[in-house]
Amino acid sequence: MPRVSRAEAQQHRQQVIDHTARLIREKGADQVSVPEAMAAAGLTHGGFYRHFSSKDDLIVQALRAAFTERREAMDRLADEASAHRSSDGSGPEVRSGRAEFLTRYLSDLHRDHPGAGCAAATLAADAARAEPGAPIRTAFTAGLSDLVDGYRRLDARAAGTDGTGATDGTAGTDEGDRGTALAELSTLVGAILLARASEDPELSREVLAAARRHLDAPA
Amino acid sequence: MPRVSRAEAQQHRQQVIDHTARLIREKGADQVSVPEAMAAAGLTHGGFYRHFSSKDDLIVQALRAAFTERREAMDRLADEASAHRSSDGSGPEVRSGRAEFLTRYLSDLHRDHPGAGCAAATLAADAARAEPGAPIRTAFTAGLSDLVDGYRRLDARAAGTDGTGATDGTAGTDEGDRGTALAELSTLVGAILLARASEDPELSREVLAAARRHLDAPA
DNA sequence: GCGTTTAGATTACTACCATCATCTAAAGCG
DNA sequence: CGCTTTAGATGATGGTAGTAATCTAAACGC
Repeated sequence: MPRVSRAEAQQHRQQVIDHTARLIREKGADQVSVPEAMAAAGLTHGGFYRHFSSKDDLIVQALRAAFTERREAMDRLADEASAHRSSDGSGPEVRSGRAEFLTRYLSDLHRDHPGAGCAAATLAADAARAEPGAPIRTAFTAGLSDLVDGYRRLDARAAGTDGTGATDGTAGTDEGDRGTALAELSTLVGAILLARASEDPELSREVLAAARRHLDAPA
Repeated sequence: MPRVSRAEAQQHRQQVIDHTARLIREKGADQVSVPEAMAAAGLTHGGFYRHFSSKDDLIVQALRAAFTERREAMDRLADEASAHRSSDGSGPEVRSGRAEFLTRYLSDLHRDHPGAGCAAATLAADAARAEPGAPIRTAFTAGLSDLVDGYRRLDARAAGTDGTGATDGTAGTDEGDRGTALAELSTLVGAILLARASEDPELSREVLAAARRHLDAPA
């Protein structure tokens, strides 16, 4: 049935993006077809080019949506942690945002549901394979930088800054923080990927536990 | 021109596997077609099923070849390091196998040549996306275990064992070594992936340097 | 040497892909 | 209300994929 209200059309478009954001994380950026993405939103492939200029266009928008979604979850965690801190006020917060984030990131739930998980982990290989300058690479890079900022805001171990003023990436804090965030994110991404790829459940569990221990240790 | 000597045929077969081992690391396991793999070895797609039972069969064999190649490089490094140690004999070896491995793994050269690089990094996502029990997953898991053993053998920081007796994975050393190896390999895999996916060369360099610093720190 | 085997080329088949042209009927707007 | 716009369905096109049948000539076994 053709022609739907503008609001409905916009909603359909968003649904296509959201379902694609899940599909590319589950199956890979190149493994999602236009008919499949449209069908996931309950549509046929016909109207696709009224919404997106190309398949790559959709993929990039879905990638951005996936990163945004995760960054928002991180910010929610950071806000909760700092809220607890100010309301409680006594010494170090009981549960830092970072610790909670590590627990969730390295959880069985995250491992077993890549479609709702970290796009940096699921799509790094796809971005890496794209040729230099490809939209998916620039989008991935932007998303990664965003995650790094979110992680630094989450990390309560550094000097008592609230982190809100450090989103520009250069000013506000020293380089050491950023390096630590990059290294620790690398560990997280590698661990969740290897855990997912391990057929042996014991090895899979072991990888997640080892990463957690490793990230808890240095201080 | 049909019919080639048995030796030539076997050589052709090996060339197909070797080129495919490179191609899947460069483009992803699902992005290499049968015609492409055969053409890379200078053949047409016609004779493919005389050599391989299916496309998946080739992919699995190529995956195994990639892991084997890397494990052998690690062993060569370990042998060189222990040779230096025994010939020199004075205190800690000047250049541990682990340090040299980290330098090479996190190098620009490795980042810029995924086709000759670590299969655990390039193909983790592909293995993770395969359904449980798929041959590519079991092959990846075996390859990963092999790398872990190789890494532990490389790591000279542990108690003065030569590591040669610990390839079975359970006996010989305690679990702590294995956990450290898993966590550090996670960091390496994550770092090289994020470095490759980063469009910004500065960020890319930063990721590799941060991982190196992170792995040098704890001791 | 000759008959059998077989590596590889050619060709074909089915299926799916991205993209586009066309059609429809309802939404939007006067 | 009537005209124009347009979201979405249908269908076509050109391309490529995996797999398989057929063909060929050279290597192999006797």
